[in-house]
Amino acid sequence: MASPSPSRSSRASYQRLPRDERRDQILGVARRMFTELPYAEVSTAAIAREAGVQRGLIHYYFGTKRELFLEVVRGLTVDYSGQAPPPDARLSTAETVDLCVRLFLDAAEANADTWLAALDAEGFGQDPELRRIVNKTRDITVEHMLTMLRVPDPTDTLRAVLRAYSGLAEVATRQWLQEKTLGRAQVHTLLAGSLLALITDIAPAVERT
Amino acid sequence: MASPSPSRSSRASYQRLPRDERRDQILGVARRMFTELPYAEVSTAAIAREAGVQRGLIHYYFGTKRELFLEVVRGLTVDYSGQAPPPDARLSTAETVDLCVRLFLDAAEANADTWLAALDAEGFGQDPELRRIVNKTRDITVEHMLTMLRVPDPTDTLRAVLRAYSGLAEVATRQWLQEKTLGRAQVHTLLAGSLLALITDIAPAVERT
DNA sequence: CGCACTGTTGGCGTAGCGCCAAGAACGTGT
DNA sequence: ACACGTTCTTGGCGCTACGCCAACAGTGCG
Repeated sequence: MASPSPSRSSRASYQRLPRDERRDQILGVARRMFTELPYAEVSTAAIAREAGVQRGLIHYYFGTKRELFLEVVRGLTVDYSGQAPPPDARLSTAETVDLCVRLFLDAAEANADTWLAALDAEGFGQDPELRRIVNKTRDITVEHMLTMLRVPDPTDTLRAVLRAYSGLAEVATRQWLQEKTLGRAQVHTLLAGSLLALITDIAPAVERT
Repeated sequence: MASPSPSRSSRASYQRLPRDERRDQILGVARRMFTELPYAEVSTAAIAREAGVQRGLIHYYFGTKRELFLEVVRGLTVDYSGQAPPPDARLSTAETVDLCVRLFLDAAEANADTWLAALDAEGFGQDPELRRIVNKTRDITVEHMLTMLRVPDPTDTLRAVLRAYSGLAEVATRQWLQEKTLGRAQVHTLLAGSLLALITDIAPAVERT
């Protein structure tokens, strides 16, 4: 929209940017569009138009539309697993669970749009690469929980149980942020209660099975 | 693959079928292909080829490729919510929960492919129609559970909690059928224990929140 | 036996993506 | 200052796939 601003003499026919800068710019536009519309309804032409570049440039940076999309998803799924609070040995299990849930909900609330978009990207057909990304993210969350809860020697079974729990957490969060059928406090009660029951009672029972 | 079998005199250039028959045939082929490959990698041409018809016929019956896909998803998501066993007043809550989980797992195991495909179809971008279908299916499952458990007057909050539970069930089932990190008995313990805890303790607590 | 009805074909128009060669801005050495 | 090589950017070609539609063919009815 802005004029080319040719502060120098010759009027440049296009503006040349350093590699990372242009890349990030395109990625930002793509991110916004992919979180607003379904994959098929976002054309590379539209992305290029909004970014003010030619379509071919997208291929130059990302190869294919799908790879661009995957890059966007990768960006979406790393945000809310970054800051790990230090585990506190003085807290009881119930208190730790409560803290864990609060942090989780804080993160979800802070960037609700991104959160929901990331969940929606999940299950895009049978795409193995996409599944890998989502699983990896879920595993990071699980490890995160294990650390906070100071579980001595987590078994693979416990990890699987917690992965299932993350499924509960995702749908519950959606009930809150999207469907509005639950309030934040209610989701908190639900998630904290479930997690506590899982860790203290159910997971041990599953281990014994 | 079979020869046109022109039992009558004139060799027919194509075989004409009654509306529903042809429709179901195409739907069957589409169903198989969509459960094997991601949406974008299934072309209408491929579906038509495998069904032994011209591509245009698909449009005649279903309008667009997306509508065909949605029709397939609708078909996938009604199967395992059909047969509702009669609620038995003599069973305790724990026993009923156990039965409920067993039936669920039976259904999932019986058609594992279909089940997983249905879950994968979920979250296909932001498609509102697809989201509606999935939500509706989930709601049917929830009502199903409510009936079996003979809950007197289910509140919307309880429904939301059970919807979240279905998220847990989905991921847990996938841990069993797909990732193989849990056995059937373990998933059973997990789902039964969680559902019981949710109904007896957690859901009431959420109601009070 | 002709006639309307509808399942079915085959092809046209178009949109979108992958790719590539030429061109333009920029840094560098001379 | 000027040529040169590098890297970013453009513009367009080719192909695939989808939506659409007019014509055709099989089928039942009067």
